[in-house]
Order: sequence, then structure tokens, then C-alpha cells
Amino acid sequence: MNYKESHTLILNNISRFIDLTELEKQKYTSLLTEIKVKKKDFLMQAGEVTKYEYFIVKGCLKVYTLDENGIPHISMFAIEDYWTGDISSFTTKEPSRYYIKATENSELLGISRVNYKILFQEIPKFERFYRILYQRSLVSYIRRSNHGISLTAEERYINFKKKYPKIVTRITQKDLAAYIGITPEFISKIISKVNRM
Amino acid sequence: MNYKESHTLILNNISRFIDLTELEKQKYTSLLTEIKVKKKDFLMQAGEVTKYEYFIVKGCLKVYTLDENGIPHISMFAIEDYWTGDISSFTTKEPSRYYIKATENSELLGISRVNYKILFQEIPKFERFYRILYQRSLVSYIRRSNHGISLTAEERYINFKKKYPKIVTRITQKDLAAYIGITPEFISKIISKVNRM
DNA sequence: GAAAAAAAATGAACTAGTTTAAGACTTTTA
DNA sequence: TAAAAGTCTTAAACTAGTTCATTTTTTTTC
Repeated sequence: MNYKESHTLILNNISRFIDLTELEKQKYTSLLTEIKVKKKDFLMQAGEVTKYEYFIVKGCLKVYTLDENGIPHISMFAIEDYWTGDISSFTTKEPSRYYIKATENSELLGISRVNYKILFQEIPKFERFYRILYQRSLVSYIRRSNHGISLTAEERYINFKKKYPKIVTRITQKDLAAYIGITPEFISKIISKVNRM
Repeated sequence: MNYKESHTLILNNISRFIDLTELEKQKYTSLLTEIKVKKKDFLMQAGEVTKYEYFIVKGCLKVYTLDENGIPHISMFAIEDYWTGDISSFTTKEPSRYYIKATENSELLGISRVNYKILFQEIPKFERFYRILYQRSLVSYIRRSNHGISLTAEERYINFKKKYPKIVTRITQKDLAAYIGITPEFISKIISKVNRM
């Protein structure tokens, strides 16, 4: 995908919450970096300090931690038109605990820490954009944290399929298990049970 | 607590992220409503559309849902200097699924939906305040949702005690169980085990 | 397009957490 | 301050989800 196309995508995403003038659009896109990452490659690894916040133009990635037994726990899948990264490390400059790995060849736009600051100084409207973006993410993470402790694995699986029909077809069962918080063996059982119903 | 004291508290909280002039402080506090709620009373119930976002001046409250079996799942405890409410219902005007109940006599400051809008129009700096506030909440809910699906109940209990030492002494074991996502019986076992260690 | 690697399925033995029930202790209320 | 209501503890029987081991199926790689 060329510059123009990916800039159109990201500007469309932003225009859901704030209106920008042509000048502001130009200023904004000038602060972005194009990033490509091949299937199976890391965008970022635990221990590093996150350099960017990302917008996905094309592809699919998974964000995960490894626990002390080396078991992966996926915190999100990101596909086209999603934002991802590690806001915690990005804002505190502390080393991240997350890995971000491409599950397909992917194209992203990144904004660096320095440019993120410049953005707020030069186009304060972006405070509003991020206020709304975070507000919405917050709502979904509050719900997810509730579901994690109150629903059965089968209910969480059914919810995921309903909520993310586009994602479920693009990821492996194993990764879905790591997102739901169960073993690959158990998700296999759940799926064959659900299909039998 | 009188107006002055509670206004000082909320302004101190806000000054961690943004600086306000005297005039802005006056404008801001004029948009707030004082609310008192007695122990065991509801600040809000499921089915209602949330009218306010709240800041706790004094007391302790729990925010929870009831599942289809009538079992409560607590999504947060809020004490002095915390913000609470249901941003989802507050912003979408859809009926909330949450109950907010005082576990102690409590005093709050509320901002109504109308005043929240006025606030952003008149003091746009508040976009920044809420951007940062939501950003930070988001970090902790992302972590919580990961912990919910990846840690054992015992680990979640130990984490809670470490992270919220001030809260753990003020709530019942039963409510802590409803937060951790286990039965009161099982938390009782965990606690006696942890104490024996 | 064959070989290697990874993902998915299945099953048996196991463990973390639930359910139910009963008794002891603590707090609330009249 | 006594009675009632709610909270906490303990224990036995149960169930959702894990672990480990093996086979089959699919995907990747050269």
C-alpha cells in the first residue's frame, strides 16, 4: 500500500472523533513513520522500551506476555484499522513486558514518543481524539476483565466469536486459547462441543 | 466535610496532570454537584442511565454487576481520591449494567453529562486531564484482564493485597472474593493458607 | 511436491475451584 | 441487649479446566 492510501485510512479513523483541516492533516501525517513487519517477526519484544504507538494499515498482529513458565497470554489481536502498542511503556519509558508479533505480513503507521508530544502541542485537538479513543478502549477492557473472572471458558469463546467475527477466521486455535486464557487442548474440546450443538 | 475541603481535594487530584488558573478552578467547581450516600445505599442501579461521573471525597463504594444467576461480580472498589461511575452508560446514554453501592457512609462530587460537555467547551485543558486519566486506567485494566485469565486465585489475592493495602482492610472477605472472581468459601481457604505460610 | 514443522484432536489421570451444608463468630437493628 | 441477619470457617462430593502422551491433519519450507 502506498503513502496516500495508508494516510487516507488513518485519517478516516481519526475523523470519527475529531475534524481536522487540510493543514492539520498534512502536519499530522508528517509525524508518522511507515513500518512493515513480516509474518512471524516481532514489532517489539519484552524488555525493550516502546518507541511507537501503532495503527494497523494491513495485516494482523498479536500482543502478548510470557508468564514465568513461558506460557503466552495474548492481550489483544490487532487487524486493519486498529490501534496497538504498549501505552504503559510508551508513556513511562519503562521496559515493556509485552511482545508484539505479526501473524501475517503487516503494514503499520507509527507515531514516536517525541512526535506524540509535538502532536499535542501543535494540534491540541488530538487530546480530545485520544481522550475518546482511550475512553472507548477502557470500556471494553473493563468488560473483558469482568468476563475473565466471571464467565466460563465456553462463554468467553462464544463471546469472542460474536464480537470479533473478522478476527476469529484469521488466527490459530492455539492463539485464541492464549487469548481466552485456556489450554489449546481445552479450546479444541470446546469448539467440537459448540459445533455439535 | 464542607465545600471548601472537598473542592481542595478534587483540585489537588486534577493538578497532578494539568495546571488551572484560579478562574478555571472556580469555573470547574461550579460545575460539580455534592452527593452523599449512606452505607448500603445505592448511588446507582442497573437499568438506569448514569447521570454523573463521580469523585470520592470520603468513604468507600463498590461497583458491580449481577450475572444471570444473581451472583455479584465487583469491577472496582472506590475510596477517597478515586474516580468512579460507568463511563459506558455515561457516554452512550444506554442503561447501565452496573450497581454502585456504598460500603461506608460516603461523600462524592459528581459531574453531570451536560456539565461534562460544558467543561470541555469552556476549559479544553480538561480533554488532556481525561486523556491522561483514561490512559492510566486503561493500563491497569489491561493488566487486570490479563491477570484474570492467567493467574491463579491465590496469585490474584496476593496481588490485590500488595496493590491495594488501604482497600483490603476496609472491605469484607465476601466482597474481595467477588472482585477476585471466586467463591467466599474458596477465598477463606486461600487466606488461611496464605496466613499459615 | 516431499519432508519437516506446527497445529489440532482425543483420551486418561489429575488439580484448582465450586457446591452444598452445617456450625461458629460478628455486626446490625429494634 | 437480645434477636436477627450477615459473615466466616470447615469439610465432603463434585466439575471445569489442566497435564501429559499419542495420533492425525494442516501448513511451511526447501
